Amino acid sequence: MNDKIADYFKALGDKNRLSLLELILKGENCGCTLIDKLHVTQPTMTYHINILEESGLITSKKEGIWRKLEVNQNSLNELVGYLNNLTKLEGVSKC
Amino acid sequence: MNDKIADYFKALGDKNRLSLLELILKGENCGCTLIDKLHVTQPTMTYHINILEESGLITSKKEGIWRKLEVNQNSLNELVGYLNNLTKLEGVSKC
DNA sequence: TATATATATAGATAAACATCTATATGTCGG
DNA sequence: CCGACATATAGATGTTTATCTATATATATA
Repeated sequence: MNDKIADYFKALGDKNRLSLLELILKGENCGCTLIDKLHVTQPTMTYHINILEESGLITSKKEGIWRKLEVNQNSLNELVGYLNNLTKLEGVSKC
Repeated sequence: MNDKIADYFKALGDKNRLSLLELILKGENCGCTLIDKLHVTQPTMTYHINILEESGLITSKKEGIWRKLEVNQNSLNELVGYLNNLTKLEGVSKC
């Protein structure tokens, strides 16, 4: 049950992938332009994108020559919801 | 700048530590009772508690024979805040 | 002081991770 | 069909992680 949530956390527990998620949220949806910003090689880029996608935090689909990246807002909401519930265990509301 | 946040995520990116945090939030504050619930050995327990503490998500202090564990609510809030900000990048408010 | 209890440390180990280079695949435009 | 571009795959490699066993340390109590 916590497995899925732990996977989200694990996926974000890497500086590169965290930056990646931020950039995709900001509208960068092509791996090709992201390579330069993260200072990694193209295969490393693919590696990190795959981990984010396997966790469910992002989705991707081939569009012609490139792979279009999108954040899965549902997963992100699930993560935020989990954390908000956690804090409620102490009776402290965040919203 | 993202390093600290990534450390939070990394610390929570493990099923055992995620359960650990939940249990501490619920009031379990002694490693000794947590060992049975996580089905790990005592040194492994210490290992995970240390990682949580080094990340800043929990604190601990020696009280006589035992190590009293507490969640650092500030760090938790910081994490929730980060995620809420993230979602705002898309103009989607969660609260 | 001897014992029991909670924790810490040291050392070993197998598996997972992050990264690279080299090469292959697929797709578009000319 | 060819070249350019984006991505994928294979394979190697050093590092980190999670876990254990064995042992040490510290503290409260009989």
